[in-house]
Amino acid sequence: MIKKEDVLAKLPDLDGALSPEERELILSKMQVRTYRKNETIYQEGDIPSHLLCLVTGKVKIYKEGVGGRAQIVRVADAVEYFGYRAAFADEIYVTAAAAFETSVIATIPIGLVRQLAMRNSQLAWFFVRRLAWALGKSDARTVNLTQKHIRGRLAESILFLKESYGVEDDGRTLCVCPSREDMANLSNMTTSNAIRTLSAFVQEGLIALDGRKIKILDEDALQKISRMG
Amino acid sequence: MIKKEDVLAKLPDLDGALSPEERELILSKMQVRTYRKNETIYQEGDIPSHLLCLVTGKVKIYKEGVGGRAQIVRVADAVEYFGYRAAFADEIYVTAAAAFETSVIATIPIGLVRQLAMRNSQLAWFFVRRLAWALGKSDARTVNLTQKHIRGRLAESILFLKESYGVEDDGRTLCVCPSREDMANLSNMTTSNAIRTLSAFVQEGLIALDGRKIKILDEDALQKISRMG
DNA sequence: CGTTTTTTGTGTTTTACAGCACAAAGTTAC
DNA sequence: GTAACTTTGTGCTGTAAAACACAAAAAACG
Repeated sequence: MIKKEDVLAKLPDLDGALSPEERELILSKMQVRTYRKNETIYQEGDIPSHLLCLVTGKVKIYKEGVGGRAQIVRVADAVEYFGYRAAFADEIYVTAAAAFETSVIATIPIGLVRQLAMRNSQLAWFFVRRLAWALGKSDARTVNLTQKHIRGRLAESILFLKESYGVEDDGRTLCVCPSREDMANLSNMTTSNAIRTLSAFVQEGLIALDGRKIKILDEDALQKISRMG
Repeated sequence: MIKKEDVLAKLPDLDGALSPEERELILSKMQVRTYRKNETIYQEGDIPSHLLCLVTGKVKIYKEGVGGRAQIVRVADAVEYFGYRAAFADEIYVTAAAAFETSVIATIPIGLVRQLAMRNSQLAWFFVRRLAWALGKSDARTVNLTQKHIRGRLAESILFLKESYGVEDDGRTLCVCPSREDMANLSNMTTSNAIRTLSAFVQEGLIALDGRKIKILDEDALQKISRMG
């Protein structure tokens, strides 16, 4: 059983924005839940009710597009807040979220967060910074996904996963093990093409594959392919 | 000559966040400049130094992609703040901005804005809401541009321009007159294909063209094409 | 344990769209 | 007014990547 106190200890301190009383208040309202691999956390159209904090695990945020094809627009790594964008914009969720792997998530009523942020400018500024950062990434992603060719997009996704989730002790194997379909949904291509292009990268000695494990062998070359499109 | 006082009167009041003293301070530091049609306002790589407020005119925010092809990621209409994302994320600009048409822009040193926002939670919250809204739009845009077919993307751009800039008194003619290249850069396609597909829409009675003026004749059909991809 | 379902992998076909070439119309410059 | 340049418009060709089809391997399940 996960204790809420243990979770709170792990929470990023929101730039030290919270007073002891505010921390106490949040703790009293916080709930914790575990999601299994591939379990949905929220769906497009849901009404956002909580600020979510990924305590352990990995999460993908995606959008269903034309013909049921999903596009992963963002990912979250522990320990990180997510799921607040829609609430702050007074919208329903326009994305969905699911667990890449077993994940523990703490939830805080979004109304409480909004209340605190309206009075605590440091807290509000924490979200300004995070949103501004995410918007820049999203803009870059739009152009990368639309203008690069298939090899460039896949190379970019591999580097994106390295940047987002890091690598194991060997310094080259990605910490995350996405299915081929996940790779396709990251890279805006069909699963067949993700498989094919991954194979091509193996042939060319850029990466090594062991099931879903991806080991980066020639990062410079991947960077180059990603840049060239 | 444009008087600063006249401009300040027009500024959106940032959700009424500013005290009289804060308004006064901003006024004293504010500068006003006019940009001609297609003039660059800031470029990718520039260091953001000011919060920009579009007082009159229309602005496109875009990103140069592979092979010099530009993608318009956002637009601004009067009266609206823009150009703050990079500064708030502590980044250099990753986009560029240019005037669609002659535009008057007020500038406020971004350091001052940040200073005020760090203390004034209402001001910070104003930016939280705007950034959250923009991020949702950007995510939606990513999927629309990547997954829809060429007709769907162009239909969407036409509707996007209507939503962003509105229509003239006839209720159907777009207020903005983008070049064919602009239409292509909005819709992620080549200029040739933008021209071709616009012609097709005219043939099908969906729109009417008069030079760069676009009149929407069958909005429902455009919506349908946009949705279907 | 064998059966069913999902995921991975590969070959083939089809097509949407970029890329090019070039003409006409419109705009700017001198 | 005419020359130079830009924007718009159209046809043709090539190709990147989707769509489809199916086999093999792996995982889930009763």
